[in-house]
Amino acid sequence: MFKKRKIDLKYCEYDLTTMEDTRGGFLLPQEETEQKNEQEQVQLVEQGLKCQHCESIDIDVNIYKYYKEQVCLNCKKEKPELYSLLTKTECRQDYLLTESELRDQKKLPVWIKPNPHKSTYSNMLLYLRKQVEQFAFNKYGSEEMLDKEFEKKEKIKEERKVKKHKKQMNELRKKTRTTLWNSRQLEEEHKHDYQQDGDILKCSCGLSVEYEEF
Amino acid sequence: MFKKRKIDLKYCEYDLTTMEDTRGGFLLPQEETEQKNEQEQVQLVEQGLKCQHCESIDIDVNIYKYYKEQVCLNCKKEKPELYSLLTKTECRQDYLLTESELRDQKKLPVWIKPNPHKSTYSNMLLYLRKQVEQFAFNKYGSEEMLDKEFEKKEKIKEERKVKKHKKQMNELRKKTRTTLWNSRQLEEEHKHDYQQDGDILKCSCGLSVEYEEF
DNA sequence: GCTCTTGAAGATCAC
DNA sequence: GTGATCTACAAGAGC
Ligand SMILES: [Zn+2]
Ligand SMILES: [Zn+2]
Repeated sequence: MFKKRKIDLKYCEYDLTTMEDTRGGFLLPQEETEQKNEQEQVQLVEQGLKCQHCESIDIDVNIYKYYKEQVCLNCKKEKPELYSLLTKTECRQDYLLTESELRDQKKLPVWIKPNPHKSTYSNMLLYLRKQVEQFAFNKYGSEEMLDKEFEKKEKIKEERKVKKHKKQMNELRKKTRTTLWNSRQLEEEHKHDYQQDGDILKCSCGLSVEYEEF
Repeated sequence: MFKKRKIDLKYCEYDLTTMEDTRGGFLLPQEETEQKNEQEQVQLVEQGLKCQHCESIDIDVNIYKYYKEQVCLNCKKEKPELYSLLTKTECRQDYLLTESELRDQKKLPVWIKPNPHKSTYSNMLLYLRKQVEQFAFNKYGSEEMLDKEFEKKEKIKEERKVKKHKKQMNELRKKTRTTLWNSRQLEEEHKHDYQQDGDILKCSCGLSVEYEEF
């Protein structure tokens, strides 16, 4: 019915560590990054870090660097339900997290990247599904509770649309009615039925005038 | 469970027409009003207005004057589910009408009276239950739909309370945790893990500093 | 009892 | 994809 929390690998970065390239000399910015990643990879191996699922030492540099999760490249690919990345907007929409929860890096680590749509747009904020789910399930009590909330919000959203439509229809009808009413005013004069409200006199026709004490 | 749309005669004005008094001369403000009402009552009789329920000519002056409903004093008392008056606040709470709907006198006639709680407070706005119900039932589709909406809002209100409580508990826990964390900082220095976001460098500890290009 | 202020939440749109 | 802006709505304090 609706695309809810679908696992999507759009923003899982290309696996840089499989690329073959070790030449020195001048490097383009991206190549610099690759080299840096490679260095960090070596460091992680030297630290003796192992994947929490399969004990491989082929730790994913970025997942460890930004989210402090030890997982190998293989397990990362095998378990997108844990290690795929979500944009901030997706976190809001799919996991019903708020702006302030997402803003606080102490609650949820974030990987800040240039916006892929246009480089001049605001940076893209990426979160790790595993951490987002843990946070959201805890916030709503359980996955089932989150699902309930989600469906409820969908309903509300739909109702709002219907309501808005209905209101617009009424506005329109009112306008035509008002036009008719105005033309009738030309024939029979309207008698104002003022009521005092503070310093204002109000008529049911909508007119209100200031009240002067004598 | 909750006091919903209970019929309440708090603001049904005292029945002025049964009071015996016809003396002339100087009148106190309230007595003036009574006399005026009496004159208007006579006028209504002369116009040949009759109660829409029992054909009596003993029309309630104020109900006719402010709400344009022809009803006798007796029927008014007999049918509080139609002719009792509601304050604006009650209309909002019991019939889920909005500020803007209630403000517009063309939608719902209103009788403006001094505030009974304190004369310096804002005027009290009284609406006729019959008209309010018609408007609200129409707005929500039916009385049953309105009831549904009402219960839904009650639930939401309750949930908000729970949520607020839970949040406050979390805030408290966080504070104690932060205090512990801060004391640990005295022992082992925190290494900032800055990420660039626009012209700002942000660390996951919350610190952010401006970025200077070199 | 009413209104004003404040705040969280949804929808839109330019970047 | 994001953040700023606008809107409607709810809760609280003061009048
Ligand atoms: Zn592994
Ligand atoms: Zn009658």
